[in-house]
Amino acid sequence: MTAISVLLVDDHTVVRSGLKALLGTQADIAVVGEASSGEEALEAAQVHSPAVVLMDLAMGDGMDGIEAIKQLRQRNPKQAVIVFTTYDSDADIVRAVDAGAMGYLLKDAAPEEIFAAVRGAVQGKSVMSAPVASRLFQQLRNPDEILTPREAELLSLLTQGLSNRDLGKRLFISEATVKTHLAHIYAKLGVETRAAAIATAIRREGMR
Amino acid sequence: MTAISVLLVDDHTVVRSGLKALLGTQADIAVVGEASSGEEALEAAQVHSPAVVLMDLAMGDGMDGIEAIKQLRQRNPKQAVIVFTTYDSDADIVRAVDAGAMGYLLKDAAPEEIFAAVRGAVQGKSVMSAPVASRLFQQLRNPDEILTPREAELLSLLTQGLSNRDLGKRLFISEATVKTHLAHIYAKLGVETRAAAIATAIRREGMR
DNA sequence: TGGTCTCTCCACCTTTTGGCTGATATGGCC
DNA sequence: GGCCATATCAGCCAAAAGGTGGAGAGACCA
Repeated sequence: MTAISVLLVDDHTVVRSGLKALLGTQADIAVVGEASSGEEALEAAQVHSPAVVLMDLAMGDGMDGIEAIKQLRQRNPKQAVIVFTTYDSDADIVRAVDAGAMGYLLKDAAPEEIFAAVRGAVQGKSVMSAPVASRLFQQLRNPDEILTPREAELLSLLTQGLSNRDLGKRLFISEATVKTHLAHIYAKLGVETRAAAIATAIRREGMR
Repeated sequence: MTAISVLLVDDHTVVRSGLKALLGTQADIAVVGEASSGEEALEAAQVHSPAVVLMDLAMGDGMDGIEAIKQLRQRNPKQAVIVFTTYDSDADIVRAVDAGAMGYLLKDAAPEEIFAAVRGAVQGKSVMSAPVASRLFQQLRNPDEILTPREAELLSLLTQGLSNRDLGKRLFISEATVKTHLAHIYAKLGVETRAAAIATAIRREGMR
């Protein structure tokens, strides 16, 4: 049996090193490459053709994790991408799943959880950390509060402090559309102002 | 020469594993113990008497990093504590230094930086990541950016998502005064809108 | 005593945001 | 084909926020 080939993508050397050490203890898993940015990840995926990509969502400058997932999935749909990140932000989860992620692990996951996720991913199984799963579950019960991918994207930018005009420019849509999305977001979050939305989003969603 | 004994404190198994792997490559550094919480850290420090403690500030439930640093320093002032965390929040830096931390590293630090910090710490040298240092330096040079008590109070309420009217009611001042304070706050934070001020405040000051 | 800081307040004006009622296009689903 | 969710856009109006340029009172300090 061939070992499952894994590509690690994280801008923290320490985390890559830790994953390599942990995964190295498993005979059926082999780390074949590392990358510290979205761009590097795409290159490394070309070179190594890993079966599984373990990727952090937050990566300093340049391409973010979501975009990297999209492009990876586009180039090679057979490759399974597992998100491995610090926060269980609602928005990130939705966007990551939308982009094609097979699993969603938090960095405080136990080693066994990580192994299980990697093994599951190659079999098409979706594995996620308990807090992430319960969050999704809770959302399923309150469908009215689920943000669409686009809304989540907008909310994420909103928490950067952008104005409606800037949001429009950034997303290539008109200011009118921005306002429409915002109105929907406010309703779903149960707030009335942009300030409250930002406060709620950052505290509740773990956005930073 | 005896190797420098190090205790790792982080609630993420992956990070501990990574640090152990990286530090293990250095002949003069030896990891003598691990802990995943503040409480465990105190126990482990008693047992192993490490020369250096590498500690994350954010640790799930229970005692937080700052409190753990204080107690460690109190019990054994010779022990050097280096903060190893993800965020360079102004508030955290000040509090950590205040609690007696010898160094402040970010998790995206290069391995060499980590080694240097550990070696420096036992010699009484204080080492911090470049972004952290520049932040502290900037604050020292620009006392103009320090908020007055009243402004800080207002900013704190602002991050709750209140409107100007609500802020006025809450603080028993007119809306005009609220606007004056806000203008000053924006200038000091270097932002132009309330949205950006909220985002900056929550992220930078650790207000949550 | 004079200067500086802080906190308070006002008026006027522009820009931004939010609330409302629409509309069109697309794609998935039954 | 019809239904629904999503994403896009418009116009109008009221409310909120922001910019400018003041000003007075009290505290503190040199």
